[in-house]
Order: sequence, then C-alpha cells, then structure tokens
Amino acid sequence: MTSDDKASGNANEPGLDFIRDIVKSDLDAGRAAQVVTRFPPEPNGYLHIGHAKSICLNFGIAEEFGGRCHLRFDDTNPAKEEQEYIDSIQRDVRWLGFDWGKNLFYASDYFDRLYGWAEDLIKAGKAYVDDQSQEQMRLARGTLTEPGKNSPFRERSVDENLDLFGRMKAGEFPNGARVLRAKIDMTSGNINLRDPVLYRIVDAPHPRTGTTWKIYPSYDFAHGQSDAIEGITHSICTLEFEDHRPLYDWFIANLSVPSKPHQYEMARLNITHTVLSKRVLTELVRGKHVAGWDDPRMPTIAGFRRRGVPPEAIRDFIKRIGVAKANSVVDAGMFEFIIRETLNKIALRRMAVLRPIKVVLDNYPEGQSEELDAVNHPDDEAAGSRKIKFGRELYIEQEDFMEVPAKKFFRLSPGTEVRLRYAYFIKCTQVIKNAAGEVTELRCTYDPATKGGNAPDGRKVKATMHWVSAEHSLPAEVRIYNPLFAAPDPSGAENFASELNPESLEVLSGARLEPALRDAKIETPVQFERQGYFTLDKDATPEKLVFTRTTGLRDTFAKDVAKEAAGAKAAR
RNA sequence: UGGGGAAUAGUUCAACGGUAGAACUGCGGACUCUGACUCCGUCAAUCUAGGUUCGAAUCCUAGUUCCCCAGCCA
Repeated sequence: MTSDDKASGNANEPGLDFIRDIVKSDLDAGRAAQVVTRFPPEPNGYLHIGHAKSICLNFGIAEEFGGRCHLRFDDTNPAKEEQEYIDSIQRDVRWLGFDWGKNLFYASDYFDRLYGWAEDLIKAGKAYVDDQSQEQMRLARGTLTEPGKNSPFRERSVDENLDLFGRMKAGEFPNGARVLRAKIDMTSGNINLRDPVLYRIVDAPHPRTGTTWKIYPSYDFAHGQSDAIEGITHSICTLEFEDHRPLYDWFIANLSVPSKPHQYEMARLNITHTVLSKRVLTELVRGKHVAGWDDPRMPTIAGFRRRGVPPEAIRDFIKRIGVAKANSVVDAGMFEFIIRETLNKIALRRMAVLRPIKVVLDNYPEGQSEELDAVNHPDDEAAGSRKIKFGRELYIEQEDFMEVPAKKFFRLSPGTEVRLRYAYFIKCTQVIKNAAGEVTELRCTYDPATKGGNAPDGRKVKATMHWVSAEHSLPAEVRIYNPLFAAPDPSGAENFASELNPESLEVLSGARLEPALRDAKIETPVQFERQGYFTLDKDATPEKLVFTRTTGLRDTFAKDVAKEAAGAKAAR
C-alpha cells in the first residue's frame, strides 16, 4: 500500500460488517487460531432466502478468513423433523455454491455426551427433575414483570434426580410427564434463566437415532455444547437469541466442554411482499396454496431454483444487503434488480410470443419461407447466432398492436411502419375482427428491401418487435408468476390465506416459441426478447413445453402508462 | 411496571472524533434492430434535547420510538 492509499484510507471501500470486524480482530489478536463457523438448520422444512443469508455469512467468513464452516443439523425435536428435509437442505446448500467437505454433523451425534453433561449438572446440584405439568410450570414461571416461583421439586436429592433422569431415559414415563431443568434463578429478569428445560420426554422416532432415545435435549442445552465439541469459534445466530446468550454462556461455564465458543447475533432477513416464516411456508405447502416447497412463488431456495434464479444472484443479493443488528425489510425490487442484472449477462436471447395475434403479409409469396440470422447475445459475440424461419403468416404480441394508438404508443397500428426484429419492416393495412368486435387477424405488407432489418434508404422506424413464424413456431404453456402476497408487508398471521395475491400465477396456454427453444433446459436461463427471463419448467414433457418466468424486463412504457392512468384518476 | 436489543436518504448498508458515501428506488436526459442493457445528470438522511471537544453520526447525560422474550419449538 502506498502512502496515498493510506492517506485516502480507501474511504470509498465499504467497511467490513460488524461480525467480520469481530472475526478479524479475534484472529489478529490471536484469540482464535482459525475461524470455525457453522450453519445449523433444523430439518423441519425447506431452506428459504433468510437461511441463505446465514449460509452466505457463515460459509463466506470461513472462506474469506481461511477457516472452515460446518453443516450441522439441529435435530433435537423428532416430532417435527424429517429425512426429506435433511436431504433437501444439503441439496440446497450445495446448489448455492458451498461445500462443507467432511464437516457434516448432527446434534444427534452428541446425544450421549449431552446426556453425560446433564448428569454432571445433576451431580453438581445444578439440575433437577421436575414433575410439574406444563401448565403448572407456566404459572410458576411468572410474567415479564413478575418473578417466578421455585418448583416444589427443585430441592430433590442428587440421587433421586439421577434415578428419575435415568428412568426418563429408559422410557418409564409418558410423553411430557417430567422434564429435567437447570437450577438457575426463578427471579431472573431474563426468563430464559428461570430454570430452563434441558430435557423433555418425546415419544417419536428420530430420523437418525430411531427409537433409541425417549428423551431429547432442548435447543439451549444442545446448541452451545455442540459448538464447543466442534470447536466453533464464532456461533452466529439471529437477534431473537440475544437473550439466550447468558444461558449459552452459563452452560459453557458450568460444563467441562472442550472449547469456549461465543455467540453473536445479527438481524434476520425480511423482504417485502413475502413471508419468511417456516410456519407459514409449511402451511402454504400443506394447505396446497402452492404447488409444493419448490413452487416458483415460494421464497425457498428450491423455489428460486425452479423459478430460474441463478445461485450467483442470490449470493450477490445477500452480499449487497449487508449484515447489521437493526431489524429491516429489504425491498423485493432490489432482489429483482440483481436477478435481472445477473441474467442479462448470461441468458441467451430468443423470441417468443406470449399472447399471439396472427399477422398475414399480403405481399409475401404464398408457400414461401426463408431463414434469417439472429444473434444469441447482443453483448457477447462468442455466443454466436442462429437461423430463424420467416414466412407469410406470423404471430406478434397482442399488446404490440393498437387500432387506435394511445399517446406515446409507437408500435404497430394501422398505417404505421415497424420493424420485425432481424426480419423486415411491415405496415398494417387492414384489421380483421370477429362478431364480438375483437381483433383476430392483421393484414400487413412488408418491404422486401428491408431484409435483415435495415432500410437501404435510411428511413427509421420507432419500434422493433419480436415475432415468430406461424408455421414453424412451437406451441407452449408459459407461466407468469407474481408476488405471492399482494401487500408489501403481509402479516404472516393466522389469516394469511386472505392476504394471498389472487394473481400470483397466470397461465398462458397459447404461447408460440421460436423453434430453437425446443432445446431449452431446466435451470438454463433464456431471455424472451422484450418480455423477460424464462426457464424450462420441470412440468415440461416432450409433447408439451412449459416455461416459467423468472422475472420480467424493466418496462418503462408500461410504467408510464400506469403513471398516466393514476394521474388521470387523481385528476377526476 | 422486568430483561435484552436497535435507531443514518423512500429502502438496505458505509463512514470506527476530522469533507456524511454507495447500491436499489424516484425524477430528467443520451443511446438503441429488445420502450431491455449501457451511459450521463439529479432529488434525498444522522430519532430528540442538552453536554464534552478546535471539531460529534461517532463520546457522555436524559428522553422518544421501534423490535424480541412468559414452548416440554428452534
């Protein structure tokens, strides 16, 4: 670094976020030889974009600072967890572009050690078996402003506690009959310290340990110790765990754990027009409001993948929203922008007419067709070009024609001349309607001298439109997805179903595609020119092409129209 | 009325006692065989009140507002 660099202090470089600051200073000061992080999902649902933030942070920090990141399943509640979720989580983390190498762990790997630590606590007089009912415990816990009361079972002897705990483990008691609690302080202002539950009886098969265990550790009792076992240096979680940190530290201080990890908290991600709550997402799936965890409207990793969002767009988005401790709601528009920005660079261009209207060129010879050159990517010559078929009968987009052109509409209307991309200039000469007065067909003429799209006399047109050949184009279904929630700030409350956007899915069954699209592949993005980014959907079959819209292109004309309409409404 | 956090453009983040900056959004324009992309310009913020200091978004004091916690969920 030169003195100039130093003087300027690289003032325009954004600083590290507060977590990376901590990691860096811990490393610099030698408090940790190597940074070790972990991503600790509970396998009770699919991963969503909020998890992506945690994944990118934890794996990203490990990468940047030369450490490692573990994938650890927090599988301490068999009543809610399933193997399907364990599998989907691994698939999604990999797809996002991260690799845990050999560091795949489960909290259930540590059940024996955790049990031993619980016994240690009992022997030290710091834990006891409580026979109170759940309701009694709730009442005795006090409230936010009143202290709790000690359990009548709090002063049991060590021997009795050991015996009872062993019998809980042996399965002698029914679900919920007793729990093991830490003996901390029923009067603490921090409710997590009012004798928290360490173990509860759960009579449900565990996806990994089967029916071996009848009792399972709580999150609080399992998490920090699992971190300590794995040598995690920086245990990053979300803000709501902030007041669990004293408990986290209490276990680390009172147990003979192999290392002393620290917990740090950051704000979770929220995005407008969506809900990132596993409860709501699960209900959306179970209630069949969507087609599954990977429905393209879902904010799940699997949903984005199916929608055609590339993993690099998700990573870039997470990088750009940053990490802080203030609750925030990111505008969905920012994510859309980054998706477009990413796709614009890589998606090959194709022509597809979503809502076709037929065009017949009266002066084009019947029965004739020809091939025209079209580039695959305007900014990437290496992407090459392709041939597209042109003929007498074509389809254009319905919205590209207006019999009576609106203000600033400069696409096709009677008498105006426009360019068909890569083809010819055409002019509309006649509008054919059905009995209901709907336009069913346009008769046009083309100018043979404009082949390829340029007029030798240098005359200009104001619009260039996409099109497909009626004879050669492929029929397809195209699915247009819009936000699942109409309101920018859905509540996620019980009645969330009423907040669903009734127009979140629009199926266009009569689309026509240029033939090259026959070779489209799932997860390979393609731009339908002037429309948006699309990808082949998994519902497609050899007989029926189905495309999913990832996102539309920016449409300043549509925006102006909407603005004008709003203005006119306001004026009235 | 208990405990724990957070407040910087409309939004999300920087600035770590020394010129408040970026991205998105909005607005205006240029370019264009995609009304896309790209480019240029522009509007726009330190929660409030005191204090310390040559100098405060940053330190101190007092307030205000918002978020989280009373699962045998995580």
